[in-house]
Amino acid sequence: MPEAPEVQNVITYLADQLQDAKIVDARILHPKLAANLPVDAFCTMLKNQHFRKFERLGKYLHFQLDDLDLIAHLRMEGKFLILDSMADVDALDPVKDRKHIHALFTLEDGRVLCYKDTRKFGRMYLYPKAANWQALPVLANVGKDALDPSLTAQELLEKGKKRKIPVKTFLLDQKAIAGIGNIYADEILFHAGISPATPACHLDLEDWTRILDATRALLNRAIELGGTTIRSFSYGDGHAGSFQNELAVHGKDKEDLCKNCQGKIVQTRINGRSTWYCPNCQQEK
DNA sequence: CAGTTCGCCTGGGGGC
DNA sequence: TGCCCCCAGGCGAACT
Repeated sequence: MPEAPEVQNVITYLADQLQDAKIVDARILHPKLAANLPVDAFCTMLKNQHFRKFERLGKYLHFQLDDLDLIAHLRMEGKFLILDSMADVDALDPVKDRKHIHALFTLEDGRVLCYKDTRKFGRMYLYPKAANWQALPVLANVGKDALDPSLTAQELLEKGKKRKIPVKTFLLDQKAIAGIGNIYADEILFHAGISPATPACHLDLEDWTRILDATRALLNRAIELGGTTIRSFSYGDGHAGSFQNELAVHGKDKEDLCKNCQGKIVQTRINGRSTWYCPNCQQEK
C-alpha cells in the first residue's frame, strides 16, 4: 500500500512526465472514483486544463490545474500509468489490466494518463482552485505531514498525551501525523526501540524524539530507494523500489531474526492490523 | 469526545 | 487440480 515514500515517488514521476500537459478528454469509468462530484461534471471540468503543480500531503496527491485543484488518494493499490496512445490502452490485457483502469485522461500530445485500481478503493476529488489547497474539505482530517520540517517531538507529545491508543495506532492516525501506513509504522517503532502496543500517553519527550528522528530517517531513505514494493503495491510502469530489502521487522517470518539482538521477530495484531516487532528490543512502557 | 466496528473491493492464498 | 472461503488494508460513517 502506498505510504508517503511511494506517493512521493509517484508525484515526482508524474511531475517529470506531465508538467504543463493539457487534458483534452477525460473519462471516468468507475463512478465512485469521482468522490465529490457527478462523473459528467468531473470530466467536463477537466477538459482543457493543464497540469501546473504536483504536490503531496500525507498519502494524498495534489495536482494544481489552471482553475482547479485535483486531489487523489491511491488507498491500497491505485496507480497511475502513462501510455503513449489510446491504441496502447486498447492493447492491454482485457482481464488483467484493462478492466481495472477506471479513469482515462487523454493529453494533447496523444498520451493517456490512466488510473488503475484493482480494488477500486482509490478516490479523486475536484475543486475550484483554492487559495490554500491544504485546507480543502477532503484534507480536513489530515494533520501535518510526517516529513514537515516544522513538526516537533513536543507537538507529538502534546497530541499523544490525550490518547490511550497503542502508539502504532497513533502513528496510523492521519490527523495526528500524515503519511505513515502499516509498513513504516512497524519500521519506525523498531528503530525507535518502542513497543507498538505502548499507549501513546505513556511516551515521554525523549521517546517522541526517537520516533520523529526514525520517521525522518526511514521515510527519506525509502524515498531515495524508490519506496517499498511488496505484495499488493507496485508502480504502474513495472519499475520497483528497493526499500523492502531494508525492512527490519515488517512482514518478516519465523526464520528471520532481529538485526540488533538476533532474537525472534514476533507477529501480532494491533487494532486489527498485522504488526511485527522485536519483543526484546521494543519493550513496553 | 475518544475509541471501536463496519463496509467498501478483489485477487490471492490456505484448506481440503 | 479445483473449489470455496476468508483475508488484507486506508479511511469515512456509524455506533458505543
